[in-house]
Amino acid sequence: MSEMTIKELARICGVAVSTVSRAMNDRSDVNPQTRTRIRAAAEKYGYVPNASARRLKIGSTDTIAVFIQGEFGQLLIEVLQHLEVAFADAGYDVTLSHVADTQNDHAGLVERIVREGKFGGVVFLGRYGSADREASAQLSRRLGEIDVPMVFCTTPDYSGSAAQHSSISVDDHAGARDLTAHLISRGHRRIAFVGAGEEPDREHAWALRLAGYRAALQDAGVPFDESLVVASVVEGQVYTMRNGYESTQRWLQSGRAGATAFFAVCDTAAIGAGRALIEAGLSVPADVSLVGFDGLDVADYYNPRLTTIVQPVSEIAQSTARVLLATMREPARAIEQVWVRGRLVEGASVAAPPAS
Amino acid sequence: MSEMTIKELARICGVAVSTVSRAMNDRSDVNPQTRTRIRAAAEKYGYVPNASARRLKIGSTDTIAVFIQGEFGQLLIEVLQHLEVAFADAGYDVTLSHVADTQNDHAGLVERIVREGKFGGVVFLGRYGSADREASAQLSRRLGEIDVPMVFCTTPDYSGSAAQHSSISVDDHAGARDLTAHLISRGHRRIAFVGAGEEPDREHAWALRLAGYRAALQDAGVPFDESLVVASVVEGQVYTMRNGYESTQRWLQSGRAGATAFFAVCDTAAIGAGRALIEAGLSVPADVSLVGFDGLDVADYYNPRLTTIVQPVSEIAQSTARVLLATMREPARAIEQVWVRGRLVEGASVAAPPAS
DNA sequence: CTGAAAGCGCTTACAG
DNA sequence: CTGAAAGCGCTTACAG
Repeated sequence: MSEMTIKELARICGVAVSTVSRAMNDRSDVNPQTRTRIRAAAEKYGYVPNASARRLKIGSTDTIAVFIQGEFGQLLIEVLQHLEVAFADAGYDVTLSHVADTQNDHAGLVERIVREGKFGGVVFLGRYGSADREASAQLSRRLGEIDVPMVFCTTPDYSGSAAQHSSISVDDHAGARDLTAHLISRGHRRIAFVGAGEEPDREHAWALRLAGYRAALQDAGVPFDESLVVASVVEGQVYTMRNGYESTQRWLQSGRAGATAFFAVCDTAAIGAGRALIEAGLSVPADVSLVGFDGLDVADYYNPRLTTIVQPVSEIAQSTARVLLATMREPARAIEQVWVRGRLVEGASVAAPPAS
Repeated sequence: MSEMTIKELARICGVAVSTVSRAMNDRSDVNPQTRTRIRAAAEKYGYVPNASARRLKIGSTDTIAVFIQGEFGQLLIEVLQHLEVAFADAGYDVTLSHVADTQNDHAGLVERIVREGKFGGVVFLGRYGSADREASAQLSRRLGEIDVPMVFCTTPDYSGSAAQHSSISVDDHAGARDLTAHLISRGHRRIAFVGAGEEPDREHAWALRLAGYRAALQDAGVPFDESLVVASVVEGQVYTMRNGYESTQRWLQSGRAGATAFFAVCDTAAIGAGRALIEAGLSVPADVSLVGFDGLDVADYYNPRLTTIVQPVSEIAQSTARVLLATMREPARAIEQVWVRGRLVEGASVAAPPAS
């Protein structure tokens, strides 16, 4: 079944191609009857306008591109689903590109797709850029030169002091501070932080959460102990169960014990850490407390239920859509950095430290 | 920064547009020096060929479209990531469209995108179609009329007796049979199956797994007991923790006890079921055994480690790429139904039934 | 309200 | 190896 063109449909309907075009695009300047007749014929013969030709003429499209780079977990999926709804409500399609971190020159690839694509707007979801801070900032600047509205979602703009783009994130710092304060209020003083990355990159979620943890310690007058920071051992996969597990395991094996609570960088890492604790013969929360971050389903169904910070994914997605759509309407619009406050939800994974 | 066109670049380089086109497309019939010079200029001025114009001329593309409809969990993400690698190796980009089940006329939407898209090939990942069996079969037939190679991945073709498309799945039936046989070998006779859907649709994963479960019972001479089938209570979300939890909870509350083991339709449902069991005061595996299906990370890190069937996601993705690429080369190629055998992995969630 | 015509930015025979 | 020209299928002023 070969594809039908506007020309053939025009001939069938006995009208000009311009009339078909108008009918298909719901222009007001078509006779309603003509419009109905043409659309019926389109339906009958399975005519679908060629999107490439349309795009070539129009120059831009009703499509929002969402880029996810590297790690791609449940949290991003949930945000993505809310983004789809929010943009659909505004009449936009959403297309997703996942670019593997391992892909050669992934930064160049992203840039190429954005330039080629003629998208109405672009969302960068999750982290982007490379581990190299300067390279990331450079990518951000290069993206800024492309004439397409874009926002960063669940990640701040890494371009440094002079932000190039709007961004919407959970308030990692405040959430981590709340969570740590919660542990302190239960009597904990020796709290390990699981999943610190290695790059000196202040804007990563783990770094912001680590900073919030330190702020809470300071608030309470608890001295910060470097030896309680559990470094990530699985490269490029900070936010995974495997990293939570292997990092905690290595830390425990190196004899650095003495923590009464573990704050993992995210829920999945917490579950991994939980396995390492169990294998070390420790019971949660009787022997040690454990908290995560993100508020995924898995935190709620894990045994024991995980105390965590729930990210307001729907709100994050809606803000993202709002800011991007506003930027599309008004490209000169000011950059906006939105930080959405997460909500502490208590599970059953925190208890007072054992009397010992 | 306005976008540069082939015409401008040609003028800058002092050559014809056709020469630029040849240089950018790596044709053999260009002077290597000219080619180098043009590509350097393209790099310098940030020239990127307009994908829409290119597509309009070429008629098809180096892009594979992956469609995910409805539920979109960790398993599909893993398969997706492997698909991206497999297609990238063959020189194809991958673009993902997620179509919500709730979206109005999602079947029509999919059809429209496929027709419009001029994709090199299409992968349907996860289930597709609607709960209505006949509607699904009809969609499959309509898709078959579109002149684009397509395959179904992790789902069979629903079009009924005369399959229209190739498909690659784990062998749900065999896996469920193995898993059930495993439980029987540990002494279980009263095994509940958690997560049966409501549609009379034999090809759904849950239905195939339920059939495998029944086959194993029959193999062992254990009578099938309808009251041990735990129906899904969360509509349209069979494979979620929430459905595993609520379905099991409702089943337990309705007084239908007596099961010594629970076979959940997938790992996430198993974790949900696990919470319902815990809340009912039952301990896994001391009081009841619990198994899942899929082999997600979460099964491995759950407490207790979940016995499950691990889907060979890499193999499934590679077969999918192989079959689709072959179909693209040879459109008249025969339909192929591939069933990949999963691997039973023992965790710590199965024990002999309590002596009682 | 409708039609004839130009042109979006490419690729590809065709001619040299 | 290179260039001039046609044309992919649309949309949109422009003229009626």
